[in-house]
Order: sequence, then C-alpha cells, then structure tokens
Amino acid sequence: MRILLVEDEKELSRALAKMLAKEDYDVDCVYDGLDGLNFAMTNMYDLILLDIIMPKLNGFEVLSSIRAKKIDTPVIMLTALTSEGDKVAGLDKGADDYVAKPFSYNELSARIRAVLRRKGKLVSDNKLEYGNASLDLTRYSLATEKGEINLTAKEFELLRYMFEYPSFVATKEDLILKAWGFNSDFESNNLEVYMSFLRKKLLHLEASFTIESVRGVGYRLSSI
Amino acid sequence: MRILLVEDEKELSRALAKMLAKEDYDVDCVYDGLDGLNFAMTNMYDLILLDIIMPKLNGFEVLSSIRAKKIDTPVIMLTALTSEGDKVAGLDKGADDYVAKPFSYNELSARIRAVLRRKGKLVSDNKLEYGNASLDLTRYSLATEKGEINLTAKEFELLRYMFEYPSFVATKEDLILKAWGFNSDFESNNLEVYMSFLRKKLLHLEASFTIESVRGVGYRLSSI
DNA sequence: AACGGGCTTTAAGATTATTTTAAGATATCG
DNA sequence: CGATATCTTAAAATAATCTTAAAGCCCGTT
Repeated sequence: MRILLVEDEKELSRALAKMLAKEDYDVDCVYDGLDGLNFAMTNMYDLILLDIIMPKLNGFEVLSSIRAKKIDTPVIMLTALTSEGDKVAGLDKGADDYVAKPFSYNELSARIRAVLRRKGKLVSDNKLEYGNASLDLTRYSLATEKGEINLTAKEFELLRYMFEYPSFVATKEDLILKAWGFNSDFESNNLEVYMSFLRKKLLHLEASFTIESVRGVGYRLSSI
Repeated sequence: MRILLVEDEKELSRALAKMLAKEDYDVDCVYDGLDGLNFAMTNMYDLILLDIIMPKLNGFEVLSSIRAKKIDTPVIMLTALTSEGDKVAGLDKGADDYVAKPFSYNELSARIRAVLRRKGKLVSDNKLEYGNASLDLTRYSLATEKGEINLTAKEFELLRYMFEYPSFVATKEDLILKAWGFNSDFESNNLEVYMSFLRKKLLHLEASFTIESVRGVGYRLSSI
C-alpha cells in the first residue's frame, strides 16, 4: 500500500516513515502543504496522512483542495489540536479519520488499517482480496470458497505485491526487489519458478483469475 | 515526454539524463543559461528542469525571459539554494515547482509526474489519451469503450511515442530509434509490419482515429 | 553432531509469444 | 505507365517463459 506522509516536523516524519516501512507500506514523505497537495494530485496513493499545522498550506486547505479535484484517496489528519471543533471541521471537509498527537504508533497503525478496510483497500483487518480469493496477511494463506492453502514466504511476498496493485503490471524488477531485496542481480529463473508454483495453487483453489505474463516486463493479475 | 535539462554541473547532468531516459523521457541537455533560453524558446518541451546558479544567465533570468515570451512550458527549478526566500522568488517568477539539492531521484521523479499531471500532460498518473482511446502505461494495454487489448513491447513503444506527440508526424527514424534503439540500420520492413499490427488492433477496438502514413516521412495519428 | 522436513535455488528441456524475414498485393507519384 | 513506397500475410527464427525434477540449504529436533 502506498502512503503519502505530509508532516513538517522532520524528526516525527522520519520516525513514522521508518515504522510504516517496517509494516510493508511504501511511503513518500513531503514536508509542507503545497508539496502535499501536489503529490496527492498524482492520485497514486492508497492513503494520505496529513498534518494540520504546516507551512504554506495547512492541512485543512490541502484536504479541501484535493477533495475539490475529486481525488478520493482516504485521508487521516494528524494534529496537535485537540478540540472537538477541529475534529469535526476535518471530518466535514472529507477526512476519514483524525488522530490527536501525541499518539502511540499502535493506535495510528490500527486506524490506518481501519480506514483502508472501510475504503475497501483491505477486506478485514488483515486481508487483501482479488476476484474470489482472499490473501490472509496474518496467516500467510490464500483462500477461496474451495478452501485455504498455505503460502511459503516467497510465494506470499510476490502475491501480496500483486494483490496490492492489482491493476498494474508488476515488473520483474519490483517483484524481485520485494521478495529477495536489493542487490539480487538475478540471472536465475527463480521468479518464474515461483510464478509457476503460485499458478498451480491458484488452479487448485479454482481462483477466478490468473497470473498473466507480460513478456519482457513482468506479470499481472487478470480475471478469467 | 520531452524534457530540457539546463544544468551546468556536467556530472550531475549526465546522471540525471541517464535516469530520466530510463523512465522513457526524451532528454536534451544544455549547460548554461543562454543555451537553456534558446532551447526553451523552441517551445517543444513538455517540461524544463532549470538549475539556478549557472554561467551567462542564471535560472531566474532564464525563467523570467521565457515567461515574458509567453512560453508556458512547466518549469521545475533545481538548486543548492535552500532559503525559503529563493523558493518563493522562483515560484513568483512562474516556476511550477522547486527541488532543493541534494535531492533523491525518487523525489524528483515524483515531482516531475506531479507537475506533468497538473499541467494536463498526463491524464492520470499513468495514462495517455488520444481520441476515444487510452493507453495504459502501467498495464501495457490500450482501451476504448469496446474493451481493452494487450500490446507487445514493440507495439507499445511505437504507439506510446505517437500518443505523446500526437500532433507531429513521427518519422520512421524516430520510431525505429524508440522501439529498436541506436544502431538499427533497418533495411527490413519491420516498422511497417508493426504498423499493420497496430492498425488491426485499433480497428478491433473501434478507435476514433487511424494511423496515417506520410509517404517518405513516417506516420501520424489522425481522427476519422 | 547428525537427521529430517520444508523451503529455496539451480538446471535443462519443452513450450509459446514475439519478432523478423520474405514475397506478393496495393497504393502513390511524376 | 513505370518506379517506388507501403501494406498485409504467412512462415521461419528467435528469445522469453514455463515446468519439472533434483540438489542445496536452513532450522528445529533428537
């Protein structure tokens, strides 16, 4: 999941980014409202974390602008303001949730999952869905109406990435990066072997979709 | 997309050009403000990356001059100056964004996309449109109201180039360069074969335009 | 320290999609 | 009408990907 973090306190920003990365979110950080607005406009994020008190444009202004442009990316406001009035103002302008500083990381994490779930990006607290299948992020398993099957670590990372960005072609580079990490100058056909494993499991579960290969580029999910 | 890079530090320039090329931008490099201004005046770029501290004319001067001539190509200023004052000055003079050195490549890349999108050069983050068709850069596919069809790597590169510069005649040399790379002294009719493939797919999708051939020169998109 | 089980990697041959070649058909221009 | 350029199609060549089996590795257990 891609998260845009708009927060002018650099230290807090860095700490949050690190923790979010640890939970496998892909995070972009910007440090003022104007950049926040510009980045939000690319419409490529699954969630925006938006501070209120910031230079140039405050969080409320950013929120109003992006909603005015019909960008419906979910937004969680982060703020030191604790009054109920401000909270209501934010929700009125189209925020999806509101977290008062100081907050615990666990609280933020839970609220992020809650919002993603409400917006249909996550199914239940820790599941991703595509077609008739559901990928359980806590159990490393994949299920359809035909049953549940366990995935190995590599299978899981690969499928998870494709489930998170189901409309994209996942490039081979990105997939290798996700499952094997940085300097994996793969001259082997390992990725292909794993795609074969996954396809076999999808077939076995009678999934309503397949993994298509896009020659020279990567793989994509595609409904049958 | 065509980018003009005006940057006097040759090493940085070369590194940036390489990375931008990897993301399929067409980059022209110049190394001082005067050349920057001259090239910008051709009005053929989708974006200008403009250093501030440069020989002959500095970035602010270049920017003022091109805006005075009603050239509205988007401009992103690149600079070592970190003061807010300079940033504001640049934005006041008509810059569209401002990136402080040192910057990460990801940041620049995201800002470029944000600017192109704001300026209407990109439809959403990763689609190009022409007539009733939309070329999805993340899916390597082409869609109209009749459906979606997958493109092979070569088909995609060729059509992408024509979608990016729809008002121009794409010369055969440029198209071959894009799809096959440098030393492709093509004596074959490969390009024509691919144009035939593409026309067949456009017909199948009931596209509102065709690929016209311009005898002796190349091809152009043309509404029916 | 040896064993076993599951996961991961390697390797090789089979398969398939893409790309290239080639040749005849069709169009354009002076 | 020739001469030249382009179009279309099918078949051949190429290169990417698939699949399978076996080998290697890691980790917990004995």
